[in-house]
Order: sequence, then C-alpha cells, then structure tokens
Amino acid sequence: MVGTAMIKQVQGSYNPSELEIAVQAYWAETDSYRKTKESRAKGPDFYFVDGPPYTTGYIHLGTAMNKTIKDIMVRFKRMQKFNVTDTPGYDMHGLPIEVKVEKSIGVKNKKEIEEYGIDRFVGTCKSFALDFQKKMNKDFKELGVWFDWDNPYLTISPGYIEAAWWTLKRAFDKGLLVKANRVLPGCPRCETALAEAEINYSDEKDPSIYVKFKLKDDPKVSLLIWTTTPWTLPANLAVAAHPDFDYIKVRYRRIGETDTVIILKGLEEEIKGLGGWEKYEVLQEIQGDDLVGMEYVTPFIDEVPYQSTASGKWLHRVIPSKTVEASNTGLVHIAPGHGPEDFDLGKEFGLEPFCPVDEAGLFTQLVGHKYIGMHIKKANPELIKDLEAKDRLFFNGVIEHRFGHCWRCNSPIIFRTTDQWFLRITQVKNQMLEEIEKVRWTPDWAGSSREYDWTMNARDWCISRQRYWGIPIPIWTCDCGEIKVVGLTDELQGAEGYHPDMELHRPWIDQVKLPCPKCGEQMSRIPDVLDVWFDSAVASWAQLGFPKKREAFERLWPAKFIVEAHDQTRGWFYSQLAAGIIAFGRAPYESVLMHGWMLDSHGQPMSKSKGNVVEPGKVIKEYGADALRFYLIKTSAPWEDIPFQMEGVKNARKTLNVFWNVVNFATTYMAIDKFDPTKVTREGVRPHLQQEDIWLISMTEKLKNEVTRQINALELHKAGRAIENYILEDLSRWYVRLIRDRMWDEEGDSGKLAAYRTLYDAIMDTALLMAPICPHLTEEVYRHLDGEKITVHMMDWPSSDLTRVDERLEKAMSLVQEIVETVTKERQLKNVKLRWPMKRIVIKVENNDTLMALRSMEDILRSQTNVKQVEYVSPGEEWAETVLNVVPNPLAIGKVYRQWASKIAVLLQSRPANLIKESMQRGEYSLGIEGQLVKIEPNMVSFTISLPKDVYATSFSAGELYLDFEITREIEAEGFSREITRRIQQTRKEMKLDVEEFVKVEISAEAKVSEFLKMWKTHIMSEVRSKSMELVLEPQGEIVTKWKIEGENVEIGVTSMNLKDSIKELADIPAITTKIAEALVGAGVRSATDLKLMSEEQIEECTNMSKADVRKVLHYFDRTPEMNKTVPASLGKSMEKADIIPYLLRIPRMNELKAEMLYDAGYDSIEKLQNADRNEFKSVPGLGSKTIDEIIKYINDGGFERCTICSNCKREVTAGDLKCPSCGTSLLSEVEDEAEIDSKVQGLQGGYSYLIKDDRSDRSYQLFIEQLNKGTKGFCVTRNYPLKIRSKYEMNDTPIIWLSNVGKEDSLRPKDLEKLSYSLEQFLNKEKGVVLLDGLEYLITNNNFLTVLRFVQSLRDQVAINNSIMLMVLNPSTLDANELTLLEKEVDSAL
RNA sequence: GGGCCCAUAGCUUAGCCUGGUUGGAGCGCCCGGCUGAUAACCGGGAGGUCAGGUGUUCGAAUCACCUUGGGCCCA
Repeated sequence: MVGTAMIKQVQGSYNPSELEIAVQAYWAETDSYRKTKESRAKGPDFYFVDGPPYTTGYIHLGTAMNKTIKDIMVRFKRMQKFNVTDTPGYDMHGLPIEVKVEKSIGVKNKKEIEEYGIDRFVGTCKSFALDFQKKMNKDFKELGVWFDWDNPYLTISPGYIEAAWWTLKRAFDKGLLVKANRVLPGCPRCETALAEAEINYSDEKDPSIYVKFKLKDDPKVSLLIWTTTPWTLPANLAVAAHPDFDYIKVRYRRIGETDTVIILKGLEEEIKGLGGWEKYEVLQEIQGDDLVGMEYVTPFIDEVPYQSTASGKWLHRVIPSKTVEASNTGLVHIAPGHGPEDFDLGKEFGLEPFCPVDEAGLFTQLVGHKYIGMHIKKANPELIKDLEAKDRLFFNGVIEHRFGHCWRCNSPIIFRTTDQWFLRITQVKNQMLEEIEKVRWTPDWAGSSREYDWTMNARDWCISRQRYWGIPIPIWTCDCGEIKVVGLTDELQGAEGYHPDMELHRPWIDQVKLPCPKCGEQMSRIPDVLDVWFDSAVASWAQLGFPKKREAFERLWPAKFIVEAHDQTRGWFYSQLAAGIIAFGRAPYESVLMHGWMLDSHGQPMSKSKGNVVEPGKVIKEYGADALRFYLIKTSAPWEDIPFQMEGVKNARKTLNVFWNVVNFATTYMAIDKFDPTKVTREGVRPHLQQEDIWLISMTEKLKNEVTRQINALELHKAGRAIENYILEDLSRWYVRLIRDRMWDEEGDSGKLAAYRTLYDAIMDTALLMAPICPHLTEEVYRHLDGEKITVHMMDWPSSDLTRVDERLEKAMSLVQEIVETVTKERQLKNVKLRWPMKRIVIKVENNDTLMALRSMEDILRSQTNVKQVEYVSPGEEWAETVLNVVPNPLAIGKVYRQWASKIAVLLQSRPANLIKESMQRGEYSLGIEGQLVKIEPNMVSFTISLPKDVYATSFSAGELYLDFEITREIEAEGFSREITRRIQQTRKEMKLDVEEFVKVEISAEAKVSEFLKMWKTHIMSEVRSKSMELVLEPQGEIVTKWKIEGENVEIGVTSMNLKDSIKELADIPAITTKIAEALVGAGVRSATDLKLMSEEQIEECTNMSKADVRKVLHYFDRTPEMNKTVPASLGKSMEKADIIPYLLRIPRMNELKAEMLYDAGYDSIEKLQNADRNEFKSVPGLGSKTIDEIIKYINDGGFERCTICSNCKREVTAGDLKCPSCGTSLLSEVEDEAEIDSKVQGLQGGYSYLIKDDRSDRSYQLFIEQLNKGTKGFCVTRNYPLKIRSKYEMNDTPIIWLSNVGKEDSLRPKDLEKLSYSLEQFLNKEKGVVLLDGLEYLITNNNFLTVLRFVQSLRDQVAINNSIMLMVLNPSTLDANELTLLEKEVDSAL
C-alpha cells in the first residue's frame, strides 16, 4: 500500500532552546537513539574510542568541541550504515579528585588522610567522581551528543582495573616493568612522585646565590658556584667543571676586603657587578681539565654527619662534565640525590646519591640536628644565613624563573631520589616510532612531527604514586625479594583477605596477602597506586571487558578512529601508544584527529583563575546547541585553536535560522496544497522541471559530494562552510527567490509541483547532510517533511548523483545572477526601486553560447530584475539604438589644414559617423572641401557612443548591458499598483491576518493614482486577497493608514472579512481545494452545512468544478449521485479538462502543457482526437511534428480504446489511468533521452600522444627540441615564463602559449580550455607538427578533472588524425592514483 | 633555549600545497532596498604596510631564511 505523507508547517520562528528540549524529549519518548543503533547492528563495525575526560563535574567549551567532533563522526558513520561503538568514557582516578576531597573534608596532608581513614577518604573520592560523572553526562546530553550514556566505561570499575593489571603484568613478563632508585620530581604537598606529564611550568621566585667552596689546599681561594636551591647544598658531593672551558682565578677587591675565586673566563665582569666590587685582577688562567680532581671543603661539612662519613674517590672534588653551561660561574654544585643529571654524574664517578629530604620536603635526621624536620623552603633563609656566617656567601640575590609545579596543587616540585616503578619506554621507543608512522594522523604533522618528536625524547615512565585514589598497582612483594605481579583477579582466588566481589581499591586490596612461592611467607601489595595517566592508556581494550571477555576485543580492536586535543600528544595519544605496544606490540588506533583548543576571545587559554571561562551551558541557552556545534566546526580547521567569539555562535544561529525560514516557507505552501512527496515523484515532475529546478538539483548534488568528501577527509570546517554557503546563497537567496511566484500558481499546476518536489528534495538532502552537525534542528525539519523513519539519524547518508550536475547551466545561472546584481546596483544608483518595473534591458555578449544560455533564462532575468523586456545584441554587432558620434580633434586637424579646420569639423559632424569609422578602418577617409580632397588621419577624430534617452550602459563579465529607465504611463501605473499592494500587505501583517484570510479595501487617492488603480484593480485584489476594493473619499476600515507615495497622498482602509475558518472548513471536504473553497466563500457559502444544502448545478456554477468532483462532494454528504458512473467515459462526449488530460498523458512525448493546449484548442473528447488529421494537429500551437507523430501513432494503435497491462503487477488498466490502480506504478510513457552523441572519434591513424611523467619538465623540453631539430614545426604550451623558456631551450620562433592568469599577449588563462583547444587544433590541422603541453596539473587544478580529461581526449584525436605528435608533461605526485590511471589510458604511451 | 603550529580589514576568516589579472567572504560600521520566509531578509559603500625584514624569481600574501607576537608541548 502506498502511504500518504503529510507535510506539516513548521513553527514560524526558530527558537532553538525550546526546539532542542522538545526534540530531546521526542528522542527519549521514541527511544530513537537505541533504535537507531539497533538499525545498524548488522552493519560493518566501526570501533571508535572516546578519550575519557577527567571527571571535574562540568564541561568547558573545549570538552564541548571535543564531543561535538566525536558526535559528528559517529552520526556520520552511522548514517553510512556502520555499526559504530560509542561508549563514552570517564577518567576518574587521581590527584585532582583527591585534592578536591581533601579540601572538602578539611585535611592537608597524607598523615591527616590516614588519620581520617583511607577507606572513608577513598569512599568520598568515589562518590565525588560518580557525582561529577553524572553531571557531565547531563551536560553532554544537552549538547545533543548521542553516546551510550547509560553504559559509559569508568576507569574505576573492577573490570577496568583488571585490564590495567593485566597490562602491567604483560609489561612485567616482558621485563618492561622494573623498580629503580632514581632522582624524580615530586610534589611535597601531595607527597608523591610525579611524571613529567604532571608538571606545569610557571614563574617562581627563588633565591639566587653564589657560594664559595673553599679549596682544601688553599682556603683563601674558592670555587664559586651558583644555585637557586640552597637546600640542596647539604647534599653537595662534588663540583662539576667543563673540561674544555677556560677558567680563571680572580681576586676581587673593595675597601677592606678581598676575595679570590675560580670562575669561568669571561664572566669576571658580570660577577664584579654582583657584589659591588671595585676592581679585580686575574691571577691565573686554568684549563678546565686542570681543575678536575681539585679538592674543596663542602659548605655544610660540620652540620651534616654524612659529609664526614661518606667515601668515594671523587668526593668533594671537581669532576668533569660536558653538560656544564658557560653561564653564571661555569662551575656547578653537584648533589646526586637531588638532580637527575647530578644523579647520573654521581653514578659515573662513584658517588652514592645522598638525599636528606623526605617526600613532604622536610629534612630528615640525615641532615643532622641543626636542620632536621625543617621544610626545605623554610630552611633556605637559615642556610643562607649560615653560609654568610661561615664566610661562604659571595652574593645573595633573588631570581624569577620558570620552574616546575605540581599539575594539581601548583606547589613547586622538588627533586629527590626515591624507589619507584618504571615502564621501560626507552626499551620500546623504536617500536613506538615505527607505529607512529603507520597511523593516519590528521593533520599529518600531528604524527610525523609532534608525536614523533615527543616520543623520540621519551624517558622511562614512572608509574607509581604514593597516593590513595587510583588503580592499586598489582605488585605483591615478599621480604625475601620475591615479586609477583597479578594480572587477573582469578590469581587472587583463595588468597587471604580476598573475596570475589570485593572492592579492588585501597585500602581493601591492601588486606589481600599472597603466600610466597619461594619462602612460604606472606607477600604484601606495595602501597603505591598507578599514575592516573596509565588508566586511560588501556581504554581501547579495557572498555571492551578485556581480558575477561575476548569476543568484542577480537572483533573490534584496534580503534578505527580517535580524536583529542593537541595537548594529548604527551597524554592519551602517547600513553595509549606505549600501552598498546607493551600489551599487543602495536598502536591501539588506526586514525587520529588532533583538534585545537578553545581560547578566549583574545586568544588566551580559558582558565578559572583568569576568569575568562565561557560555559557551554550559557551559550546553549542563548543560541542553542546546534548553533554552538555548527560554530565550533565551521569556524576553523579542527586542528586549529579557536578564539571563542559569541558573535560567531550568533552568526551560526542566523544561518540555521535562514534554513529554518526556507523550511517554513516551503512547508507553509506544501501544507496548504497537501503536497505529498510519495505521490509527486521525481520521475513524474521531470518533464516540468524549470531551469532553476535543474540548477538547484545540480548544486545540491555537488554539495552532497563535497560534504561527504570533506567529512571523510576530516576537514569538517570545509563541510560546514559548504553547507552554509549552499543554504544562504543557493537555496535561500536564489532558489527560493526564483520560485516564489510559482508557489502561487494555479493549484495542481505541474510547474508548481516540480518546484515543490525540487525544494522538498533540497531541504531533505540538506537536513541529512546537516544531521550529524545540528542533530536537533534537522530532526525537527525531517519530521515536518514527514520522513519515513522515526528519526533523521536513522536515515542513510545521501549519495550524490554527479550525472545531474550541469556545469553549463550553472555557468549560465551565475551570469544571470551577475546581471541581476548589476541591474539592482544600477537601479540603486539611479534611485529606482525594484518595485517599479523597468522598461527593458539590452544584453550584448561576445559569444553565441552565452547568448543562448541567457536567452534560455530570460524569464528568470525578467522577473528578478523586474524589467518588461529583454533584448539581445548578437555577438559582433552593435546595439542598433546606440549612436556613433564623431568628435573632431581641431588641434590635429588644424596642424595640417589650418584654414579649413573649422569647416572640416563641421563637415565631419554632418556625415554619418559609422561611415567615417568604417572607411577609416578600411583604409582612409577623405572629404571634399572647396574642390580639394582632404584626407582625414586617424588622430584627427575620435568616436563616442551616445545612448538613447534614459538609457545607461554598464558592463558585466560576459559583455555589456544597456538599461532603459524610461518611465512610461504603463510603468507608472504598475509601479503605483505595486506600491499600493505593498501597503495593503503591510497592513494585513499589522492586523496579524492569516495568509488565507480575505479583506475589504477602501482607498482614497488623487485623480492620477485613482486612474492607475482602476487599471490594476483586479490584480491588486488578487494579490492582497481582497473581495472588494472601492475608491472612496474617506476610507473606512479596521485599520486606516495614510501614505505619501512618490509625492501622491493615498489613504487605505483594510477590514478583515473573517472568512478564513469557513475556507478551512470547506477545504476539508474531499475534492474541495483551498481555491474552490475560496470560490465557494466568494459565493456566500460559509460552512459545510451551507454547501450541503446546495444543488449540484449550483455548486458547479460557482466553483467551475468538474462533474466528477462535484459528485465526490455530494458523495461526502452521503447523497446519491444523480448520474451513474460509466467506465470508461463515453468517448464521444465532451469531457472536462481534468478528465481528459490523463488520457492524453498516456501518449508518448506528451506532457501536461501540451495536453492542455490540445484541450484548449477544442479537443475536448476522445472522438474529436480520433477524427483529427495531421494538419489539424499542426495548427495546435506548441505541438511539434514528433509529438504529432506520436499522437497519430497512439490513436492508430487504438491507444484510447485499449486496456493495457501494468508493467509491474500485470493487471489491466484503462487508457485514462496515470497510475496503476492496483500497485501505483506510473503508467506514463518513458521520456526519451536525447540520443547521446558519442564524442569519441574512433581509430587512431598513426599520430601518437605521450604522457611524460616527471617531476621536472627538462626531459620533455629536450624531447620537444629534438623534434624541432628534425625540422618539425612545434607548438609549446607552458606554465613557465615564455621568454625564459625560449632562451633556455633555443626555441627561436616556435609559438609559445603561456598558461597564466596574467592576461598578457600570448598568455592564456588556465580556465580557458576552449581557447587552448582551439589554438592547438588550428596548429595541428595546419602544421601537423609536435605539441608540447607542459602544465597539465595547472589545468587540472583550475578546471575539474573530467573537463581536462575530455580536453586531452579531443587533442589526442586531433593528433591521431593529423599524424602529429603530442608530448604532455605531468608531475605524477600532483594527481591521485586513479586520475593518473585515467589520463594514462587516454594516451598512446606513458613515459 | 628547543620542537610543532599559527599570524591576511575593527573581529572571524578564504586564498598559500601548485607564485601570475584589481587579495575574496561573513560579522560590525555607514547608506539604501524589500515586505505573501518577516522578532526576518536583500543590495551597495567605506575599511588591507597580507605581522616585520631579507632572499629566490621576469613576478611573492603564496617559496626560503631570519625577527617579532600568540598557542601547544618540552627544557
């Protein structure tokens, strides 16, 4: 059964916040999301992995952009029938939440947490995290993101934790998980080690001190070192010097004081300035390597016991290091317990790291009694004071420098030696680099440069944290040294303290004890938790339930696509890669899109502390989620940062509003006419398509192609911009404008239906293309267009049919647009309103094709410019109404013919100017004067063109335009009528009248205007839907308005007739259209009851309805038809137009227009048609001979009498059916396509065409020259500068055409293929020589590929025919593979 | 200090890969129009040291190098 579709009018104005809430409610109500997903369940898998945002409890614009991109891709892939994974993730462990919880419960350090109870603390962390997660879920839903919100993957769930465990176990088994003692950055406040990724750099004020390390052998001389961390001095074990640098011993002096220090040569001046020394003398120069081994007394030898007990050959000596920089003093204090480089140096020189500082940054007892328990920062001034007291302080200052801070609490980090667990990334680095190259990165440099560089510098990854809220590291150790890494909870079965459903977090897991396989004692878990960055690293398998569940993993993994911001280079892109390599030996993703950040409007990152954060929720409330989403993707390329502009969102909303208006416009009329897209088929309207319809279809098909291509290329901004441009320029500003009048055509008119169908398809396609970007708006539109699925997101992605693209038509249309714009502009300059018709325009173009194209669009041109008449001037001719004037140049004439000058001038002006011009062009022009013949030289005259009165000339890209602004009486009348019409319409609007309502109008105007109005009365009445319009002295009405129009006083009164409801009621009756209802109302009928009382004749009389329709009406009122239905209708009887037309439409080549003409010419019965002969048909206007042939053939075949068989269901149908009554198949005859002209000329006759694939063109020029040297004539087309080519290759007189946009002589624009083709053909025909065509890629970039291909084909044929040779040069890297193949196929040989 | 990216009108941007006519748009501003899409819409105008400099080239917004400023990442 064929259903009917009802187009519903959309709400008048686009109100996104209301609309979005309603749409989301609709989705919930209909379970659209779940059903959409199910509908794709059998499609090919597409494994998308969501990078889990950290649960902060709110989303920011960056998160919004991130999820928007993801949602777009997921919806897009889904529309392309993929079964897409869309599990959202949340990253929930780690310090940020711990810090928040600490604040909320009021604890400050780990000790207090432990007093509070780890179980309570972790419990609070968990509920915070879950609470935040829920809030974020809500925000994302509000944004319209369709993910599986009810089943997110959470990094805190047991299965997830197990996946992390399993991965660590893999690492351990491969020897990649090791414990090591190293110097690491740590946060003293959080009391834990930090990874590099957890350090933020910002400015910090620190002491900047110069300290004297006295030489053991010569205490008057010191090694001078510089440090910003006095607290590391108690742990000083050595001093480093660069062995290749030159050092000096300098004595500084000032009154009563001297100091001798060893520093780097060249720094003496700088250091003099520091302490305010008066002068200095260099005592000695010392080579760096001579300093090596020099022994000094470490400053805190007395306070720190370790300094006296430590041993080592290099202890308290100068050691060589090439890492020393030539700044400050050139000597570096080395504390192997406090600096990574120091640590390495210490190792090299046998110095055990010494670290008297604990996790919290407090000095331990190792530092000795003086500083014990002191916080390092607090100790700094103490230490400095003591240094001074010991005469060890050379200079004491302060420095502001960039320094690392804890990513969470912003405390300055400290470096100290600790035992930590590491993933040995350095071991797998090369493998990671290889994998990076295999991944598709967008943009390309995100991988090849950024990720590659970062990984290149990767160090081992410290994964242990001395905290509470995290995945417990599954390492159990025994005092005997045995280590066990647990990969699955199954391995804990039976262990002490373990039960299957237990909470795997601390502190519960800490109770689980394993028996040591080696010594039998108890093994305990190390207390550390996992670096939270490792959590998300395992997302791609953890979220699938791996390792417990394998099916999904094996089917889906690795991820097809992931997308995150550029900060994830060091984050998720990296951590996943490392984990993937460790676990499975490959990258866990195939394609990565790196997106940018949302910055504030000044380009600064948004941050709470700066107070420049814009909340997505506020934006959504104001402009809607769709507008925000649209703005986010169309503004910049995804990988670029966007400085957020509220204006931009507002603008995006505006575009959506225009689309909404188009839909509103369309649905208003479609609903009135009950347009049914299932009945009015594309096929059916095909014969009735107007130029603008075909044009819009062409544009739409191109758009579909473009948007699909750009989304596939992840150039989302280009997709968005293409859609925007289409909506604004093509659909709204042009197409809707063109079809406005058609919407008011007679109802049922096939032209209107064609417009409806075209517009319907365009809106539907746009809605589909926009569905991933603006899911709410498009849903609403789709539903009003009565889409067949419950949601637009269940629809298939529209495929584009490029055969419907008509480049010629598009080009012609753009000329029309240009002319319309030009005319509008000129009107504006002359202050002539568009409302006033213009007498005519005259178009002069240079070529015939353009002329034809414009002619075919004359209707559009006329209506859009509001001109009465369009005239054309054929190419090569002048407009007949222009007058050529000759202007004598008295100076020039006077020089030659002094005495006659004025006479000559007068004579010249009296002769026809065009005659003079022609003669002069042909040769010369002479005048007879006083019996003498005087010759007029070209410099003696000039010519001007003068135009008829009121005509102005202007030009457009394809030629000249003449605009005739003459105002005739008719034009004035029409102008006034439109002015009045407009004012009445405006009044209607003020009265908020329904468009279908009728009004009464009373007008008073002065005589002239009254006359005009009488002329246009009927027209005005129909325009403004008025039942009566009177010219009176004092107009009455609901609203009476006074106007001054072009200086004339007009007063208008408008009164509503309140007939709208009656019309609506009547129009609900079958067979009564709005139009008929209006007619009935006009005849006084006010309700269905009134109608019921009317007789058949009465109805017929006042409505002009067909008998059949009247019968339908009567049937509706349950009255017996007064006539029996006869089928088929009697042939001899004259029939109603609507009845006979179906019979006619069955004739091949027939369309509604022709059928109506036949009817109008008097053929109102089938008998008449059967009796007519060819000549009689010929006199019917609009019937071509082919059509007449078909009519006669159809009649002779007995077409009208025959019942035929439906091609689809094989039932019998009568000659009057247009559609099979059984199955609905259209019975119209196929429209014949014009036979395609096969443009290919077959058969090559000896001439060869070559394609030379080279990235440089030298070889080709050589080949070309070789040919020339054989005496062949040549022709060169090149992109290179011709002069240069000519001299470089000694081409002499060989013609060269320069492909360039410069527009000089011998140059040819790359777009102008026709001209190029023409020149080449000329050459080939005449000279049969060799052609060099260099710059093929240039032609391809400037034209579309197929055009160039055709051009090549035709050239090749010419070459073959003329036995010539063609060399085409192409840099193969500029084309994609299939284009290259296509080109190669066309030539005889590729080199 | 290093790596990557970015810089075009007051703002947001196209053009840059593949050098070539007078550097296109949108917003905002100014002026006008339309009024059967209308809390809309349309047209016109003004507005540019293409961040600065140097180089390559017959020719540079476009290619190269340097400088400045911004973002991300690192030291």
